[in-house]
Parts: sequence; structure tokens; C-alpha cells
Amino acid sequence: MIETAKRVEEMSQFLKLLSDGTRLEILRRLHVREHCVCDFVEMFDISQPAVSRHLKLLRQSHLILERRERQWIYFRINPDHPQYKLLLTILEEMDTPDIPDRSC
Amino acid sequence: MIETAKRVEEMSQFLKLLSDGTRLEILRRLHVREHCVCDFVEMFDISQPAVSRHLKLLRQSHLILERRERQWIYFRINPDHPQYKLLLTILEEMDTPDIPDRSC
DNA sequence: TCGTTATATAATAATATGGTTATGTGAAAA
DNA sequence: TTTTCACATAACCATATTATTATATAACGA
Repeated sequence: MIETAKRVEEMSQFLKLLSDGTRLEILRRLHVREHCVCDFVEMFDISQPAVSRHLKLLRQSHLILERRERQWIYFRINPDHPQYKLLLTILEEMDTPDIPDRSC
Repeated sequence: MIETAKRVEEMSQFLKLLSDGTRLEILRRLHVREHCVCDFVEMFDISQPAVSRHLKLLRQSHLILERRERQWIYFRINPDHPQYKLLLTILEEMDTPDIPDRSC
């Protein structure tokens, strides 16, 4: 099925975007609140252009949105992204310690 | 937080595993039923060693289990994998056409 | 206007990924 | 026992990914 193949390809591309520790951490932070580029430059042990590149990838796929305020550019998660719900599931999964079973 | 960083790293590694179209399709098929290597060799337009390599990655991360029967090796999804539930969410997401809204 | 700050882009390099062909291995079949 | 079939592994190669440094740009402040 061509249709299914397309969905598989799209999903694998989406997951590739999330399959980097830096980008996942960026999204985790943006899930809490807006951040500017400089926040992330401080946060990570990589160069500013490296941070900029990660943000570009996330922006190009419309997973995050930007807003300019004075000399800063603020990023936030795009809640209208087709895979927004799945993104939340993944982000919340990371915050939830996997306690095997507490149903007692 | 060191603990959180570890969870982010683990999640990004898990997603990296799923971020390949061939592997995602393999998992999609295994979600339906067991398959041997030869099934996948027929299915995809890549060499047998390439298929074997994808299966090895999935096996090494314990995402799939194998069972030998005569000369064939059958693979199945490991329901005890820590991220099994998330895997199902992703697989089902691909099968569900995203109808924007039909709540009327 | 000029310097500074915040961010983006270009060029480049190291490493990772995913493919190929050639070959090895273990089980079944002749 | 020899051959064949199903699969794994090794060696190698092309491309993708992710980092770096150098440089450009846009907005602000003096």
C-alpha cells in the first residue's frame, strides 16, 4: 500500500527529529515554557551555531514556532503540529519514572 | 539533573532505533504476526545482509525476540520491553488516518 | 553612527548510518 | 558426507549527521 508506506516514511522522519538528545531536551524545556536561543546556548555544552542548527531543524519541520522580541528570538512548541499529541506522550513518558506496578 | 539526562538519552536512543523506515515497517509487520528473516528479504528492496543488520539492531535492544524453528528464525515483538506501550502507540498512530475532526 | 549583543549561515571535518559484496555457519536434505 | 538453504558476519563504501570555527546580519544602546 502506497498510502501506508508514506505514513511510515513520515513517521520515521518525525522520530528521527526526536532521536537526538539535544533536540529532545530542547523540546522538554519548551514543553515547560518559552525559551530564547541564549537559554539553550547556556544550557548545553555545544557551540551557539550547533544550538542554532538544532532549532532550525525543529523549526523547519514546524514542530516549534518562533517569536521575535527585541533582540531575542523566543521559541515554543507548535500545538497544531500533526504529531503534537504523540510528542506530548513521548515528553511525558520521559518525566514519568517507570514504576512497574502500584495498583494495590 | 543526572537522572533526567539519562532518561532523555535512553529515549533518544530508543527513538533512533525507530527512526528508520525499514525498521519501522518491520515492527509494523511484527505487530500483526511473527515473521522470519526471509519474509522481510522478500518484502524490502534491500539485500539479505541489510535486513539482517536491521533485525540485529532491533534484537540487541531487546525490542524483538527470536525463536528458531528448523532452518528458520522467527521474530516477534517483545511485550516486556520497557517502551512497549510507547511502541504500540507509535505503530497504531501510523495505522490511524488522521481525520481532523469528525465529532459531529 | 558605532560597538555590542543575539542569532544565522557557510565551510569544513569527524563520526554515524545504512547500503553493498564476499564469506562463514548451522540445520536440513540428498 | 556433501550440498543446499536460511541467516549472520566482515570488509568496505557512500551519504547523512553533528560538531567546529569563521563570518554575516539584525536589533539595540551609547
